[in-house]
Amino acid sequence: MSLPHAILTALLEKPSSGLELTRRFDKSIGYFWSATHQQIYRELGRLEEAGAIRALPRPDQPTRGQKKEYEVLPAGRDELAAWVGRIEDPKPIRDALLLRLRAAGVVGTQGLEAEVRRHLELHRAQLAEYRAIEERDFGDGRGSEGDRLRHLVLRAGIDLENFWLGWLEAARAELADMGTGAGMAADVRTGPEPAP
Amino acid sequence: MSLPHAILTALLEKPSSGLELTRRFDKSIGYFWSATHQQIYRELGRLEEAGAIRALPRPDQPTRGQKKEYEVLPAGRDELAAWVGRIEDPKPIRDALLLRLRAAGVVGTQGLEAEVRRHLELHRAQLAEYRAIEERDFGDGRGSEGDRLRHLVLRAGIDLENFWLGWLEAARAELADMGTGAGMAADVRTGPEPAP
DNA sequence: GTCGTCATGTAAGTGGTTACATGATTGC
DNA sequence: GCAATCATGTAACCACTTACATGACGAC
Repeated sequence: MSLPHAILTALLEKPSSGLELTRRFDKSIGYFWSATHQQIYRELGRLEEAGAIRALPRPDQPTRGQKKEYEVLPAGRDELAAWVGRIEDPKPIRDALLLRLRAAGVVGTQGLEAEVRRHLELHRAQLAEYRAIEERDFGDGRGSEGDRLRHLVLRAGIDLENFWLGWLEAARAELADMGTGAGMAADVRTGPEPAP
Repeated sequence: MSLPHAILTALLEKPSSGLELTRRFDKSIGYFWSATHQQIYRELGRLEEAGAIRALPRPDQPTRGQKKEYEVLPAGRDELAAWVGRIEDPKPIRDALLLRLRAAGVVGTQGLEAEVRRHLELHRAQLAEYRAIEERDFGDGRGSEGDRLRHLVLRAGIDLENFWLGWLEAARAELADMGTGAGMAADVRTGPEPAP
């Protein structure tokens, strides 16, 4: 139940049309809550239905192909403010790469080291992107309260990428060590054991 | 498309029935890929259909209420081994708490500090649980290749919890600072600005 | 016999993803 | 005119969640 709140936040920061929202979700907010334009249009419809937002009045009547700007109504702002302090447990981790490491413990590490190296590169790039944003938007001293909170969120992204870089590097080293070491063959067989 | 692979991994580690799998998913594998029993039964059906696993033959015919053990077939093992090295990009972060921080930058931080403290406690507890498992399962020197990989995965869990503890502590401090400082009221209004 | 527990399953709803459809506007 | 682009939308599908149904079995 977070997408509507993400949209409300984005619309409060700046009233926008669906496509503009989609583009803004490709950066900033989308870095930690991504959404496609289909999701966004669907959700905009629901929010309007619920009276949380409204389309800015426009002289023309056709709907398709015509730009439609939305703004947040008081009810939407209240709902968002209430959500900020609501009790909601963190979701457990859900990461396919960790699962693959675990699977590799049973069926062998074939191809995993290359994939780990690839992820290392991707995370390095993401970290660089975050750092560039930090430089650009928060380079000088602290700004408004909103700025400080947004910076805090960006720091989470940066720290997370740093965590991944550290861990992936350790994983890479361990996999490399296994590749050259002994005792691997026993884990890599794919069929039933042949008679000795 | 990771749940079937999680199940294959679990079944290779030890052939089990649906409920046993569900219980095992509440620990170990479930720590980074959780699943309910409904998901697991459905997926077991699909995997059997696809010829990746089979139910161990049993003398009786009724299906409902009767325990049914599954084991992995060569096709399933091959698929899992191929998946381990497959190219698959990491999913971007999706975290509601970060979103709430961002929203707080627009509608005010009411109730957020308490929620951050609550999350701190939850992550502390999770970290303690991971550390206990590490002590119990990997306390002495390195074991088999599988053990080393499983330990690596557990380390990711531990490091992640440590990241959260550090970041949440910083967030808590920042929020506390805002609560006592000046310049907050301007961000907390919920209606249109009153005339001065 | 019925109550609690183990065990497997069905059904409905929600959120996210992928593919495609269609209208408006601008440049040429 | 027509191609490219902007913009909004529909449809189908899949994964996950929540609630409920039902059969088997042992304790009492």
